Amino acid sequence: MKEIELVDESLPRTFERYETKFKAIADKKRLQLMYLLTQNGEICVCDLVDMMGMPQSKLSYHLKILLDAGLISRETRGTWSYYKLNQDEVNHLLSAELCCLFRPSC
Amino acid sequence: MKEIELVDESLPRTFERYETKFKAIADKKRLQLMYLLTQNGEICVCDLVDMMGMPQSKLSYHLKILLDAGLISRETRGTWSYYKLNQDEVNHLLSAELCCLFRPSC
DNA sequence: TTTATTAATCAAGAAAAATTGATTAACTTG
DNA sequence: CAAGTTAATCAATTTTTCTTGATTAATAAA
Repeated sequence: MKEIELVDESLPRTFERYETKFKAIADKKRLQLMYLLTQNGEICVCDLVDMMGMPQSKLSYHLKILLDAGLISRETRGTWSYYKLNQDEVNHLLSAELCCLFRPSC
Repeated sequence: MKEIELVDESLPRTFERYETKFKAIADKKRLQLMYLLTQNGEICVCDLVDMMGMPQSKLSYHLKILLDAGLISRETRGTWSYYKLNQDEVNHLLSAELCCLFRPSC
């Protein structure tokens, strides 16, 4: 027999899911990264190192956090890794006003 | 390799401002707090202690983070402190879908 | 006044997240 | 094949955030 899932039981899970996503964007460097991906479309790590002015290992660390939260996605071609913003995910998370900051057309 | 992309001079400030706000909501306990304030309107700290099941000093710490980020507001009456959600701020920050989670009518 | 209550703040320690340089693995080129 | 490039991962340290119990200030009640 399947129990009806109570609201109280699912909410903590919902909060945990959003905690991860908000933690990912709760950093000015990562917000800047997302902005660069918005403005430039797909960017490879080698270019992001120069654009962000940070060491490669540090950049990889921050990209991983955004990637794990589902806010960006990666595509590897040869030895290069290209990252791009996950627009849908951003739209589901942020206000229209804020989404605009992460949308090339605005 | 592309040229180094310069970031607009006002953007870093924008990112810092949002960093504070997102850090505030990037915690499941604080999300739960916001949810309780949504559902119950104004709540005093003494009641929140029981509702959240956490020690008073810990609760005050988390309330302060939300307060400093402008996501909630406080009104003191006598020895009691009453907190409520800052609906406008939430609306400017989160998606309609997420705002709904923090709106009693949804 | 004295005592009790409420809630903010403090200080110390614990836990989590960020930074750094080095290493590794995968792929490309000579 | 060897040498060079790209980017992820690792390990050690630093920094930040969280937790805890105690203290404090303000108000209320006896």
